[in-house]
Amino acid sequence: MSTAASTTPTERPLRADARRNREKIVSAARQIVGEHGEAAQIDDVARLAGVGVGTVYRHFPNKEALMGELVRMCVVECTAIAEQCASIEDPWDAFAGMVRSSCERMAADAAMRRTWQAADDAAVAYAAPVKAELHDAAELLIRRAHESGELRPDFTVDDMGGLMCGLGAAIDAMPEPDERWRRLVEFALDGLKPH
Amino acid sequence: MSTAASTTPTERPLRADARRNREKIVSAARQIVGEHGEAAQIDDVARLAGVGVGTVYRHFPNKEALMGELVRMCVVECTAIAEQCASIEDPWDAFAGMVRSSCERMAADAAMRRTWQAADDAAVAYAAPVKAELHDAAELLIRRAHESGELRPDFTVDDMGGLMCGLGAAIDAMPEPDERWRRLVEFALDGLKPH
Amino acid sequence: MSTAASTTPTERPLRADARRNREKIVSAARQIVGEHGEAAQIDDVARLAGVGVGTVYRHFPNKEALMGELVRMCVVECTAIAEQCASIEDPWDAFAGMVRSSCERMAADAAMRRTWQAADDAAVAYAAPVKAELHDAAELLIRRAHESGELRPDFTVDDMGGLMCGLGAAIDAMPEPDERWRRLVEFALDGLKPH
Amino acid sequence: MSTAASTTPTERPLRADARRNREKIVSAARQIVGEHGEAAQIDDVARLAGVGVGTVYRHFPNKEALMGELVRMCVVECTAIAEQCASIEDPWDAFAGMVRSSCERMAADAAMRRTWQAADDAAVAYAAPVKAELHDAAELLIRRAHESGELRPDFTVDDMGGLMCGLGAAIDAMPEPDERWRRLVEFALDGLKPH
DNA sequence: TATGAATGAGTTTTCATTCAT
DNA sequence: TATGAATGAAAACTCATTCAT
Repeated sequence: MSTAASTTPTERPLRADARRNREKIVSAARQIVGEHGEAAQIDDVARLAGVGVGTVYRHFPNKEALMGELVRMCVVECTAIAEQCASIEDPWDAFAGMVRSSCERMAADAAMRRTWQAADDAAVAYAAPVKAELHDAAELLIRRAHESGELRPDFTVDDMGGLMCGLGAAIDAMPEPDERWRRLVEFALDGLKPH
Repeated sequence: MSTAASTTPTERPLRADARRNREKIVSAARQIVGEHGEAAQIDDVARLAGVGVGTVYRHFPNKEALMGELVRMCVVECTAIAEQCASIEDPWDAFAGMVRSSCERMAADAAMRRTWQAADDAAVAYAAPVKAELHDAAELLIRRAHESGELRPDFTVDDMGGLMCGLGAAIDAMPEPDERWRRLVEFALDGLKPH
Repeated sequence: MSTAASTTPTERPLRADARRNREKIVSAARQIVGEHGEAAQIDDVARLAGVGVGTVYRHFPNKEALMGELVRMCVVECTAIAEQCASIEDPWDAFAGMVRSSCERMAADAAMRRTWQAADDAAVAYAAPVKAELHDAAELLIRRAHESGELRPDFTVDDMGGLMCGLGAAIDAMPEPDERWRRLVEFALDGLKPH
Repeated sequence: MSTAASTTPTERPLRADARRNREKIVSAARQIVGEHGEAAQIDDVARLAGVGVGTVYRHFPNKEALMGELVRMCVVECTAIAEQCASIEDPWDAFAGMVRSSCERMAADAAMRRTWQAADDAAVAYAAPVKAELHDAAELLIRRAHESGELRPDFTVDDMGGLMCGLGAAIDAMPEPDERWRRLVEFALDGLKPH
């Protein structure tokens, strides 16, 4: 149980107010990206965060870096979901739980769905380190589900990206009510069982 | 019952060279959108089409209208696919054929996947009329598949948009080889069978 | 006596109005740089030229390119001066005439003095081709003056850049009246005679 | 008639650490201006000095004042050079020594050459008091050289600024090797002898 | 007091759209 | 009519200066 800050160990700790600002900026960016996708503007992020543009640029050297941080956070959240689901006893329930909870998050948070589209290669590269963790966490659940025979053996970790992107886009395209996208997720899960 | 121009009834027929220009523009736009998505620029479209920007604006009042035309063409192509598949005897094969062929098109043509993302509401609205036709064509296949008991009864035409968007995004996210996204499409189809 | 446009042979001829605008832009830039040196702003150039900023950027991809064009023009003007002086009979008078006329130009036109300071490496590189011509023209005059024994043999073409930069800076630093910098130029020329 | 602090009479003596900071800042500024000229940034100066920006602003009310201080130091150094040369017996050697040593300093220290360009009117005005001293020191050497008949009588103190600016710019423009600018300086000195 | 985070006016640059040729 | 030059509002980014810690 290390003391703290295991997420970004290389940076020296920011002053309390600076950290608060950084959080406000990221949070504002999530909202703006959720609303406007790629068309998100730094000025809007700054205004919503209640800081000057310069402050945004003090924390992130350019737009890409800010987008990259959003991608990183999405990946981190997904990883957390996967790790939580690892504690579920039944292997299939654990795997399905990861998929369902991730979709739940994407449905609740437009930024979670749209960040991927808004992010270009540089932004994605920025998140590469944490992606490895997500990969491992997902792989664990997938292996267990494979071993219990409840997940088709020809579905691999490398298919997870496509699956989640697809579900995200589907959710984004589904008009209300919730009930509809939930149904689609279940169809997808059914398709991942053997046979 | 005039035969001609049922798709765009308000326009009088264009002169041959004007039609050729229009086609060059649309074709160029597909390529540019396929490459750059939302970031596609009118100047690039004009250059690739070999015409001046002014000519683009002669055919389309603004960028949205051009994007809308791309959306319309995608919808028209999907409709054509659905109508071709209507001639397939087996109800499930007909439905699955529509899904598979559409995915094939999306895999082969980046514009087909990305147009939806690049298009805003106005562009989508522009394609509303032809969407009705696609809706009908798809509904027919879905009804037949329902009646033959090979498609889950709780999958409806209204789910088709989400399904295809999802598959498009998944294909876009899947790195090579082709074999991978094809597998994912089969998983999805499996999930649409009863049980 | 070739038809025209011998200065920029690679570019296809611009439309008459476009060329006029280009000239207005360059001319405005000279004035602005003459007044503000490195602090010159594109907006000011556009305003003075009576065109929109976009027009400036249509003719020059960025600020450096515009500065580079100014450098190029300065070099071209100097070359013209050198070539005119080549027709002067007396070798020393020809060389001294080049120096005097160039200084006259620098005194009359602040842009001529300040462009060099405002230009960074990229801008200077842009003018490299025409520099070669200036080098040759100056070399000719210097050789003749060497041969006639009126120019110290240890002054070479490679010293010309330093000499003219120095004289430009001196002129820039000399307060009125003209008579003063003229005297300094004569001192410098005296220093270039043997002994 | 207090002896101390005749250079900056209005300031009360700084605490030792404050003076050290001030010196670190000025020294850093010289280096940064030497490298970047007008484009020098306060943040870079602060970083190089190892202090916060706020500390820079505690010592200098704004950028101009800092630049002014650099100008002042240049002038002070030149004055010191002139005063040292006053002890040289031969009048011409004294005058030429001042020019040569000043050029040596400019060649060795980019800040010494570039400060003038980077400084605007306000910065120059800041150094006005010490300029008077330099004027006097130079005038003395010039008068002696005039009287001995070794310096052209039409070269006056008021030409010194132009001369040194010119030589500084020339040195700045001369590529290696040293030998080259030294030669140019000798040419200039030759030009200042009678006839 | 020293620090460096925050500020925001001011720059450069882009690009959909208009309009003279 | 087709062209592509011109437009300028809008976006990204900078940096001297202020101010909370």
